[in-house]
Amino acid sequence: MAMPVQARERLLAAAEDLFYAEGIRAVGVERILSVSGVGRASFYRHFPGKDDLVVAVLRARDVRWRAWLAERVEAHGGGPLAVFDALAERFAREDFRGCAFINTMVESADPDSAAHRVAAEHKAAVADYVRGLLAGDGVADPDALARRFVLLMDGAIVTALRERTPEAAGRAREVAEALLAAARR
Amino acid sequence: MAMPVQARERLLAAAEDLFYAEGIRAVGVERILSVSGVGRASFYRHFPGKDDLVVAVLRARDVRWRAWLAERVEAHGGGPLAVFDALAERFAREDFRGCAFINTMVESADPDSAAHRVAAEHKAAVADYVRGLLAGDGVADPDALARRFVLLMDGAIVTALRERTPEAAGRAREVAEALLAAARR
DNA sequence: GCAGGACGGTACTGACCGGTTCCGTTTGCG
DNA sequence: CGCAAACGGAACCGGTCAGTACCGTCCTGC
Repeated sequence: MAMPVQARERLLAAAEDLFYAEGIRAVGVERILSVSGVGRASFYRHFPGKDDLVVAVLRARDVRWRAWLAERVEAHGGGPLAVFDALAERFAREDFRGCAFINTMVESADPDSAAHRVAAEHKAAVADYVRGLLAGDGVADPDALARRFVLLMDGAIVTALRERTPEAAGRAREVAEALLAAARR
Repeated sequence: MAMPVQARERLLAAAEDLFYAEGIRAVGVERILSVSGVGRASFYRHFPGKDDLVVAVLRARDVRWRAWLAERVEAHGGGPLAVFDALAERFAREDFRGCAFINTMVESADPDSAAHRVAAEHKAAVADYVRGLLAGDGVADPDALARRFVLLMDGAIVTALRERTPEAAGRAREVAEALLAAARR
């Protein structure tokens, strides 16, 4: 009974969950197949190899994650500081295990690997989005401030992963508030 | 010809380099043996298994890293902000590949694993050290400020790994300067 | 109703993993 | 000198890895 839903979509969904929860290298193709219910041959019909699946997963996650961020920022008032409120929501989730893209850069040591590059692009896109928020807020140098905001976001993510509590988001937000107030003065 | 230097020391040195450069999971026991020149049997005479070697490597690195930090902070004037000058030195090194302990927490997904716990303890020890620097500087709430400093340090490390430039250290230092000035006011 | 494409299941390959065992040699110490 | 501990090297184990090949089946469109 071949299922109506495309095997490709199930592969991406299962792989994303497993990669995030346990790490890319820790998850074998076998696991992805059994969780997704996709046959081995079908997998290699859709993807040349595991590496390509990894890239596809990251690209999809990048798009979805940024859409989620924009939606949550809007729900929290739309200001630049709302990114930290959105992060706090993420940190509180039971399955939170850091940033999938940071994790990917750590795991794929080679900075020239495709996975590493996709992860770097994601962070650049997030920085772009934050810069837009700051520019809309009328700060003097939105570019420089955005870089500091992203540094605070990454610091909060790593800290939350270590402390296993959403508190780090508030800590980063307070620092960002001070930066924002100083930039507006 | 059994070498005079203990096999254990060579194993720790080789494993530390390889783990940091390529990741713990990516490095097999075979590689560690060939690089260190230690025989397979000798390895298992010194360590029950690879996991125990990992823990021993992390413990040794923790001690050495914090000693290095204290030394560099002293060389940079001994103030709390000097931690970011020390980080800048690290980031500029060609073999820089982030924080070994953050990387370990990312790689060993299970937060109850021994490696994960050692990594968390390292960060706590660093926070303690920073707190001491801040207390010596006479700030009002050294504990809260130390937590923010460590968040900035971790953010800078991740950012430096991504951007492949030491610039993030200066960025974090500027933010820390503002926090310190506000705390002293 | 029939053909073709997408599919799941299984068996297999060669490479590598962590770990065990045995053996011959070297070294330091009494 | 002689012995015991520490050592390096190599063969080997079961398990898992990514990737390939083949087969029978289901669903769709004609």
